[in-house]
Amino acid sequence: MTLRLYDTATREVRDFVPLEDGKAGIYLCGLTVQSEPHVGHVRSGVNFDVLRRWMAARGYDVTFIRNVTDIDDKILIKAAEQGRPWYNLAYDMKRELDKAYDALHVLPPTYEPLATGHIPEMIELISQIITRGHAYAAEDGSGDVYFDVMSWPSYGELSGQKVAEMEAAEDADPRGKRDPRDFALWKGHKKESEPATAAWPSPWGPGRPGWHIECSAMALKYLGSSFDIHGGGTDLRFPHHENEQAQSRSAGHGFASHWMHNAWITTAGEKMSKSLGNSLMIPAVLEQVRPIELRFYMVAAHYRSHVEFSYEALEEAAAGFRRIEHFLTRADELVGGVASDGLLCAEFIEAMDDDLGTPAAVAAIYDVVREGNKLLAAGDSPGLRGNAASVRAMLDVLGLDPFDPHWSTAGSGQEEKLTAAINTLVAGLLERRSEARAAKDFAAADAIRDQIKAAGIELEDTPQGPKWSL
RNA sequence: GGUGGAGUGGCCGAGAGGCGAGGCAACGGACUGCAAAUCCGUCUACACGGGUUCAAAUCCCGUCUCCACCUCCA
Repeated sequence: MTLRLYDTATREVRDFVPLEDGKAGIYLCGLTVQSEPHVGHVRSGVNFDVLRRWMAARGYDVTFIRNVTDIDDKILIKAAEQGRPWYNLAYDMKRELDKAYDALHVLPPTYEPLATGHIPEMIELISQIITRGHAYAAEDGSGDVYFDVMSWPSYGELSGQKVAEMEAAEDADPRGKRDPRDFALWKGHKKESEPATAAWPSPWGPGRPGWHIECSAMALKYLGSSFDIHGGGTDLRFPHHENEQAQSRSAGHGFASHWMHNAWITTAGEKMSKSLGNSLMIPAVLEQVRPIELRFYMVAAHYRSHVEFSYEALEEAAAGFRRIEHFLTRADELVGGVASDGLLCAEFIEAMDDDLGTPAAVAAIYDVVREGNKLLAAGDSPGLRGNAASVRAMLDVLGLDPFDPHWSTAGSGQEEKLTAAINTLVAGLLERRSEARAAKDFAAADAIRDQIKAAGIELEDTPQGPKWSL
C-alpha cells in the first residue's frame, strides 16, 4: 500500500511518488515572527510534524525545511511602535515560537533558514526571473521589483483563481506596477519610514525582499530545483503559494510536486486573530492542560478539517488521552518496562497512509488499548507486553508517546523530591486505610480516602495494591 | 463578483453509495465492603426540500446557514 496525500494543486488524494526513491523533501512555510504564537499558529507545525514522522516511520529519508520570516512590513511597524530594533522583536518572537514548538514536541526541522540570511539567493532568483522576462524593476524610482503576472499564463492554477475575476484590492496602491495584480519581489528602501538596518544592497538599489520570494529562494536552496512537498496553512494558498510557484517556475525550476494545506483552528466560528486577546496564546492554554494533551487534541482531528477550539472540547480530548496513558502506566508498572518498538497495527497504518487519517489512527489505538486493558486484568503476559509496546509505537508516530523523555517535566529534581515526599505521606495514610479495611471499619477507611481525594489525589485499588496519582 | 470548504447523535469529531469510526458525558450490568479504574451493554445521528438507486449521511438538482481566500494572516 502506498502513502496517499491530498494535493491542493490537483484537488484530490493521490499517491505520493517521491522524486527520488526513499527520499522526501518537505518545505513548510513557518511563521512571520511578529508576535507571540497562538494555538492556531502551531497547528501547522504539529500537523506537518506528524507528516514528517509518518514518512520517517515508513522508511523515507526526510529532509524537512521550515523557514522563519524575520523581516516584513508588520515586523517593522510593530518594532517601531514598541520602540525597539526590528531584529530584536523578530528574534524575541522566534524564541517564543521555538518554545511553543518545543513544548508540543514538534521536532526541530532538518534546517530552519531565516529570510534575512538568504538575501543573496533571493537577489539571484529575482535576477533570473527578470532575465526570463517575467519581472521588471519599477520605473517610478522606488527601487521596487515586481513579478509580471500577465506574462505567466498559468498564474492562478494552484489556487483556482482566474486572474480576470480577481477582485482588486480596495486600497490598491499601484505604485510602479504595470498591473495591479503584480506583486513585489523586491521592495525598495523607504528612507523616511524604515530603518537603514532593514535594507540590503541589490542591483535595483537598497531594499528588502518581498515575502514570496523568500520562501522560493530558501526552498530551492535546501531542497533543490524540484522537490516533493510544500505545505502551509490554507490561507497561504493564495497569494503566497501561487506566487511562489509562479516565481520559481518562471525562473525555470520545477518547484513543489505536491501541495498540502492544513485547516484552521477557529474560535467562536472565526479565524483566530490578535483582536480576540491572548486567551489562546500557547502559555495560557498550557495552564489548562498539559502540552501532550494539547497536542493530542490537535492530532485527533484531521489536518484538513476545521477545529472549533473550546476548552470543553480540549478537556474532553485530554480525558480521552489520559485513558490511553493510564493503560500504559499500569502496563509499565506490571511488566516492569514497556518496550517502545512495538508493531503498528494494520488499521493504524492504513489510516495514516490515507492522507494522514489521524482520527481513524487514534481510533485504532483505542481498540488496542481496550484489548490491552483486558489483558492487564490477567497479569503479565507476552500479549500484554506486545500490546502496550504497540500502543507506544503508534503514539510515537503521532509524537504522543507519554514515556518519551521529552514530556517529562523533570529538570531541577524538585518534581521528584515532591513526588517522593507525597508518596511517603500518602503511603502512611494508605497503610492506615488498609488496616481499617481489614478490620471492616469502612467508615474510617472511606474517611481516609476522602481526605486523600480532597488533597487532589486520585486513588485506585489494583490487584497489586492501592495506587495514587495526582 | 470569483474561488475553496463546512453543517453528523447530549458534546467533540471520523466516514463519502450497502456491515452503527472513535472519544467525552450519561445510564444499566459485571467487578468492588462502597468507590475509583477496567470490561460488557444502552443512547441507531448525518441542515432543509426534491430526485437517482434494490440501497443515499455519502451521488444529482434546488434552498438555507456558516467559514476562509481574492497581494503579503498558520
